[in-house]
Amino acid sequence: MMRKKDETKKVKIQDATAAIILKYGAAAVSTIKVAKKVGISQSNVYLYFKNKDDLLMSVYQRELAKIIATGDLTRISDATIPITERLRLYMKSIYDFALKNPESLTLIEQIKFLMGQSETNPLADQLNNNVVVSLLEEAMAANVIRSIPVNLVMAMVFAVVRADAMNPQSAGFDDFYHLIWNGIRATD
Amino acid sequence: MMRKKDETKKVKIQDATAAIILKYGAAAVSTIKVAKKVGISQSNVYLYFKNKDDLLMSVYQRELAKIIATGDLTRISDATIPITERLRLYMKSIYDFALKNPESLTLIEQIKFLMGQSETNPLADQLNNNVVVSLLEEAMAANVIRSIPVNLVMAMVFAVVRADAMNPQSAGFDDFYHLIWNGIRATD
Amino acid sequence: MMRKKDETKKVKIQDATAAIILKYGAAAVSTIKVAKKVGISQSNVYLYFKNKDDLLMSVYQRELAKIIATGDLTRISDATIPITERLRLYMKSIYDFALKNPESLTLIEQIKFLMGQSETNPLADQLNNNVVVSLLEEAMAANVIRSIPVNLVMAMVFAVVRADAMNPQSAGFDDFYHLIWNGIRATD
Amino acid sequence: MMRKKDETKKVKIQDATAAIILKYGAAAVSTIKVAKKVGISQSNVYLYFKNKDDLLMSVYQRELAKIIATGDLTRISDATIPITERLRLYMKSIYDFALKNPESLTLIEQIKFLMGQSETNPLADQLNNNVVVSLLEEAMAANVIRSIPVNLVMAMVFAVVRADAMNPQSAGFDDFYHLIWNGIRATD
DNA sequence: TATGAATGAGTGTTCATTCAT
DNA sequence: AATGAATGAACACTCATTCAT
Repeated sequence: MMRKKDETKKVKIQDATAAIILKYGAAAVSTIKVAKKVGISQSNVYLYFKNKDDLLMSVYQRELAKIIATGDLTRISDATIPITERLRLYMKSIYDFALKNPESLTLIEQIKFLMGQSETNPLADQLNNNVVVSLLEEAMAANVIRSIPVNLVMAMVFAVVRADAMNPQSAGFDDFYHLIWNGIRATD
Repeated sequence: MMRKKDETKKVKIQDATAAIILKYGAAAVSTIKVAKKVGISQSNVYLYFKNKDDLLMSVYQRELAKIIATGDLTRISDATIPITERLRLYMKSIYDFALKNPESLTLIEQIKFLMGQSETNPLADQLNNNVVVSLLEEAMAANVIRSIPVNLVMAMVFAVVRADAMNPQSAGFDDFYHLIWNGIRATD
Repeated sequence: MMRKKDETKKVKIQDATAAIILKYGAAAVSTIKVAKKVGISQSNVYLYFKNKDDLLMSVYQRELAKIIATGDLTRISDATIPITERLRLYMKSIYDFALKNPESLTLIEQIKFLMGQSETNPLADQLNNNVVVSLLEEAMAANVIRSIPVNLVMAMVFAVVRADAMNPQSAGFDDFYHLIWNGIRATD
Repeated sequence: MMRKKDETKKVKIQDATAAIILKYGAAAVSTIKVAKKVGISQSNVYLYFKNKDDLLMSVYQRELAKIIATGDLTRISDATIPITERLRLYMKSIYDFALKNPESLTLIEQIKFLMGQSETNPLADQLNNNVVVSLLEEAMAANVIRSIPVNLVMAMVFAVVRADAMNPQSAGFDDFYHLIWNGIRATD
């Protein structure tokens, strides 16, 4: 009960932070503005977050969690499904997520940008998700896709999906999939 | 290599700015830090640049100019050369540049990002260069590459090249080219 | 007399501002100097005032309120009192106030002047008080005083009272009243 | 010849200063802006004026000189002319000047405001002109006007003339004269 | 749990003034 | 006579963070 109240407030603070980022960019976030937006006192923020960095990181993690929650991870790592199918599944889930949650992508990008430079960069990019990395490595081993650095593939997927989601009219999943798949598939 | 005696003060300031961006990110740039790095007084910066924005823009333009200078634009728009060849040329020049000047890419990305948030965004993205856009559109019209939003293609090229250049060991141009080309080429 | 222990911080800041204006003029007011005078940190000023303008305006309003509080406005607009009597009342209250609070006049004049130049001039001159304007207009309509632009009359009253108050030895109310009254009264 | 050139430049600087004051107020004057307006280098200003204060003072004096030059001083102090006539002459010349040179009044007021506070106030107000003071004192001695502090009279004259000149439609000299004259004349 | 008060450091920017050329 | 370069001080304002209550 007491717990519930806290969580609400914490979430409100995160929401306000996210709203500011989306509207003015991550560099515009300040505890003052956040507090004002939530309607609490500035110092109150420090009850829920150790730092401004802590706050930003939490928002970052929250969005990341959304992505991970979206993908049907069980099926992606289900060995009984053919690997090409699973690759398609992976891309479909990313694509769907991006179209439905373009703001998540923006938030992640923004916060990454701002914190990326901080000398103490505690940003373990969980996008480089074990599941996905394993999937790609498995596909390469099976010679289903060409042997390319995994991060290259992921950068491509991410960049294209972002460009597509940000565009007023998206290109459609098939176009997206074609672009990626034909780029990485093993040519016989 | 850098910082020769005969460098003019303006260049020194730009260099210092670039160095800060590369080390701590564009958000960390401040006239104070720049001045301190150059060893001049803060107000001196305003003798050479109207604004902090002006300073950042000038660094941005400087890097952009390097890219443009690198690419063999005349050949890319030379109609006597087959279009597939010209596409390859375009990608080769981007690839080569990225490998040789990975910092340029970072600088451009950083400054673009930072100024992108500014409400008055005077950033005419000259990367979305007429030449390149024309090339891609021509290729689509000729059904050499698939009909995809131009910005999607460019986002992909840029992302992949960046990911590659940032990697300690690059994948090599052929892998890069293959990735892009097979993604966008028209399938018969 | 001033600066009692129980004065709230806000008042202390206003007092310091007023003191600076009186000693060095409104143009010399800076948040730094004010803070130093009060013995607080500069940023503390912004806890009590949104702006430097806000601070100045508040000092202005404070003095204005003193004037308004002094004048017996109810009697000045009391129609049962003969109009010549009410004109005399008006001038008496201004005169008395000026003699007792010469600093108020200086403060008002100074701040008015300074903010008058600011492009965003939020100065609704409440001295050009409806009550007084109405009184003068009524007197003109009744042909008790000559028909002259109201602002001319008020400028005259204000200038003379100020000159008198600033003088080491004042001329006395009767002289002041005579000067004004014979100037503006309708001649038969 | 060489001299001529200098004088031109000096005047140009004064003109630019005056223009800035009239447009943005005396507080907005800076050697930078002045120099830019004239089209010379900032440091050049210091060849013609010791200080910024010196510059402002010189503009002030220039306007003051205009006023003095306007009044027909010889006639005002000509004992063969009746004193009431000379008082009228004095007021007429002030009135005419104000109507023709409202900017002069503004300049004087502005600079006086700005420099008035400076601790070292070298402002010997030459408006308190011997001639005028003598005239008023003579008139008082002759019981032509009432015995009032001279500075009170002058403040009144100046305030009214200024209010009138600043007004879009002036009240006319007769109204002005009446206002003053009936205020100060000796009543029998 | 929550707040109000406080602050020191930092930000971009302007300015008067000096000096070597 | 004129300039370009330079600077230190000042300015308004914002911010992250702390602390006593």
